Amino acid sequence: MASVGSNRKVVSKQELEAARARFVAAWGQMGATWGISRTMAEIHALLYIRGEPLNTDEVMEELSISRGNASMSLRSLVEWGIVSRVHKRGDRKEYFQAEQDVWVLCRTIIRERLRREIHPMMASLYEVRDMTQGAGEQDVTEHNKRLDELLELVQTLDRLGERFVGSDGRGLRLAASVLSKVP
Amino acid sequence: MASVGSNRKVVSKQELEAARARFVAAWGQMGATWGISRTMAEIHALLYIRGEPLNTDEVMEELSISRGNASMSLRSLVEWGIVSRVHKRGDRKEYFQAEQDVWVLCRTIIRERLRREIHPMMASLYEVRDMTQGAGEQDVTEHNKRLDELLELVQTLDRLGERFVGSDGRGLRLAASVLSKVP
DNA sequence: GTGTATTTTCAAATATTATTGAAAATACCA
DNA sequence: TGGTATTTTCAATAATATTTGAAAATACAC
Repeated sequence: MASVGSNRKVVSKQELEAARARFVAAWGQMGATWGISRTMAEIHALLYIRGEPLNTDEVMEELSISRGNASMSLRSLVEWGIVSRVHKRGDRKEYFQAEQDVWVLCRTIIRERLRREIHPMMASLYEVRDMTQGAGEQDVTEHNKRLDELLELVQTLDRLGERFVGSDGRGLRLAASVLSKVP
Repeated sequence: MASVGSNRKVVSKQELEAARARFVAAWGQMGATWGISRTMAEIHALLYIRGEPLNTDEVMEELSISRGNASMSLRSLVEWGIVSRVHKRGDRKEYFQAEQDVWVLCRTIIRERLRREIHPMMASLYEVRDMTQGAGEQDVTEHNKRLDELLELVQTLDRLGERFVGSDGRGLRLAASVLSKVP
């Protein structure tokens, strides 16, 4: 048999760069269709795939974006909790690194979307329901039924999300167990 | 005890209208933060909460939107599979009605998002992975590891979605069973 | 404190997306 | 077939979201 280690593919710096760029583009595209700005998703992708902390200038350079844009987008990512600031001793610049555990990333995103979007929407739906609750007219009764069914769906999804997000790594085990049953 | 049926709240036509309008606004708002246009979500909300088929003119009137906008948005909703065209005999106008089963609605949305957004993105990620696979350099190996972990996450979510969407009403039972365990 | 590096802010510019409205196309009837 | 109702299309417009760039603010060293 030939030696095992010798026929490994060689990937040049340029090729690695190209792969990174394609990944950044794909992830940015995806973010754009899910309600976050393309740039934010691209910055996140860049920080994730590079693995190491980058400073604002490096992000600006890599993605050809302005300082203001980089600053605001990085702040947003930090507020979402999926990027954190890190300091390097001997360097006055601020560095940013992306969460490297993809399950933590996923849980964080779900937790934030529940908190920012789902819960306020549920509050609105409850308010709407209160506007007509208890009335006996035929059309109002049917209206209420439709609202209640939607609310029940949203509640279930919310509880699923909370369950998934729930502390420790149970979210992962949960998903795995769900997938293992009757495959 | 007082009679049970007599103290029902009375809800006027105006109040029902107001509740509908608030629902439409809330649902439209929600859609906007999840990557579908506000108008599309509002039309869907209107059709859902009204429960009965409406024609283009009624939709235009209720939401104060142009004929072109109504036409295109309704077409999109039909393409998504959450609104269907219905014909009323003796009426040349075309009517539209929203899916009334919220679980069918939910499954349809998930199915479409998997098909339109997640699967193409997964294809891109596989392509990116192929660009550097098998290389032995330290930085490339780490890059590949990050990509693979992300791919594994996306695959799991995809399988969860497919499972949820899977024919018959198992999605519902699945969610309920997940929630019933260790509450 | 001063001076310099770095970050943040935000009004203005740009790019993107959504909407209109009217012409063209289509559907239907007699 | 012609005539009318209805729907669709799409270039032009409007509305929205994003991005820039430079001034202001902040942080830090000395």
